[in-house]
Amino acid sequence: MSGPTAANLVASVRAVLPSLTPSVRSIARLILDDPAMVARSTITELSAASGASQATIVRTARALGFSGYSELRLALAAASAQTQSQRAADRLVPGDLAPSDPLADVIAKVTRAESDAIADTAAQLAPERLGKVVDAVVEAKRVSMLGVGASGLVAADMAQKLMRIGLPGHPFTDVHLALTAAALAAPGDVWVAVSCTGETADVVEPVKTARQAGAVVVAITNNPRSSLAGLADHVLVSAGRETEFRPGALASRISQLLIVDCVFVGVAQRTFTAADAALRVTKDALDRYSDRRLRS
Amino acid sequence: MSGPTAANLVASVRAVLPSLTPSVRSIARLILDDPAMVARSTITELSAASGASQATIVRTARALGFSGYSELRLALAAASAQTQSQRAADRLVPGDLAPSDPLADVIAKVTRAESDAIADTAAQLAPERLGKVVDAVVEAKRVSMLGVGASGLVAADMAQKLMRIGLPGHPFTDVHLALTAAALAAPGDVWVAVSCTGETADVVEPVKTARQAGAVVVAITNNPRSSLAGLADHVLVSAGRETEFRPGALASRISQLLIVDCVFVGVAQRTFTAADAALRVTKDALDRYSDRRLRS
DNA sequence: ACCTTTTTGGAAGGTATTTCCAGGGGGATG
DNA sequence: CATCCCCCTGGAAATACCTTCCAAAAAGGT
Repeated sequence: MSGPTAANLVASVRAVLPSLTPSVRSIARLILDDPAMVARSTITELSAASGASQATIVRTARALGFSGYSELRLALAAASAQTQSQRAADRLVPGDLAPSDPLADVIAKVTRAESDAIADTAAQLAPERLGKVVDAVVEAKRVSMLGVGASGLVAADMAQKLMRIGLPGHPFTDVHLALTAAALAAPGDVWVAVSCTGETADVVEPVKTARQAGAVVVAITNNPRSSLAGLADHVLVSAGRETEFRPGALASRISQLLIVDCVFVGVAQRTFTAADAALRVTKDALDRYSDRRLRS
Repeated sequence: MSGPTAANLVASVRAVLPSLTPSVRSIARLILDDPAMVARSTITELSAASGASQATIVRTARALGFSGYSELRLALAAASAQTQSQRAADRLVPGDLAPSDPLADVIAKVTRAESDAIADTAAQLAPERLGKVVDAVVEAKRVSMLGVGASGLVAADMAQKLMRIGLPGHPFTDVHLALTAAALAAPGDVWVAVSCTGETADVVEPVKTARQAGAVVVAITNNPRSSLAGLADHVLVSAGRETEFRPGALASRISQLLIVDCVFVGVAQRTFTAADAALRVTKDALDRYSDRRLRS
């Protein structure tokens, strides 16, 4: 039934863009370029304007999570009204980074990209879905994090945070170790896999293994249609727009961290007494360590 | 053709209300009472729900200044989305996290904290100062990153990024290794030290050593008055408000990453040809690796 | 080069919207 | 008080729009 709501529509269109077929993608691009124009068009007009058949347009609407073009059009009208009202507020320069931009522009654009990524991700993050992930982590016997490259740092970050509230887990950044651990997974284990594309073989393979062994799998990825998302029990989607000088990669990592932070806070809440005590204890330990160091 | 726009729709409906015929007015009332519901309904459903004929509904739309029901419905969707977004914005409490907050609030507050942190940091980030850091990194013979705990991940992140554009450096997260390397530092080396408090002994000590050995020191810290900041040649200040349930720690890490990203993009720009080529080469290597993996 | 799978456009079918028309009620006038 | 006129209203036909189905074309693998 009803797909993405107005707030996150543009972001989620961007998210599924890579997984679309060419002609469907061309329609999706049109939607991204000028949502208001599409909202004003009937399917017949849009078909004429884009050169694609009406059937293809209906497929696009379906791919975006709507029941048909009518629904998409309504959502688009809502979305464009919303963004229009926001446009006035921030007329900051959007756009890509050029090699010749002065540093002030670099700061502005990177900031903008990361800020947008956070907003988009938050808009897409359904509390119910987050709740299920929190439940899974809280009830897990063991939690393992998995990610390679830049995503490895996100996995490590989550592991650090969980450790601070007394839920130790291991962050795997190495296929071989991960596969070994995954093979030994048992029901009650949770694996949190981080991959921007959702297709990184070094992440997907251990996840398959862990799943077969009975573990619950949580995916944090930009691509909700990816192999990783398909394998996972719970999927949390991070947003990030690809741009020329690749602040895309920068932004998507920030998105992933936001998700990790939300999961962390959720888990900390659920286990409040224990978590609060653990935070205090760990902080004290660090403070005492610092004192000793400073005195010496 | 197009009648009242989203902004003044409700007001103008109210204005023409007295001049409408009874059955038309009953439809207009429905619109005022629950615009969102009307936006969701087809003319058939609305007719059934209100008891009025479809023709009457079309007349209502005309009376309100639209060309027909379709247009009215679109405008209604837009209008209700706008008011909804306004409600959401108003309800965005800036406060702290309480252990009892529902997950939706957790998301809102964490998002808000991180978003603010990014904005604050960007505002404090002077382009000239950033420029000096970029210069130092570009001209460095070697770049070493240093950070322990959560800041260690930031250091690792920076190292990863620099490596991708062909400027390998080592991220130290261990006092002993760091001290060893720092003792062997030479003029022309750059040390980037990350510490939220700026007082972490495990970071300050190696920095002292590196300085004595002639290295240029860059500090990324929340506290511009800290020991670390005092020791450094260049200080980049990250922002992050401390709040009760400690999303402060979350936010300050995001700030640090923003700074790293800006430095990275700045360096990449300055070494554009080399950096671009390096990014391409590293990406190709990863792609070829993925292909091999997928095929097997 | 052939076969399978996926993607696409065309046309039929169904639903929603619009237009047209006739019935009905209220008020004014003779 | 009766009659006429005008406007309101609902039903049904006509139209436009959206959706579904099927076959052709293209892509990818063997």
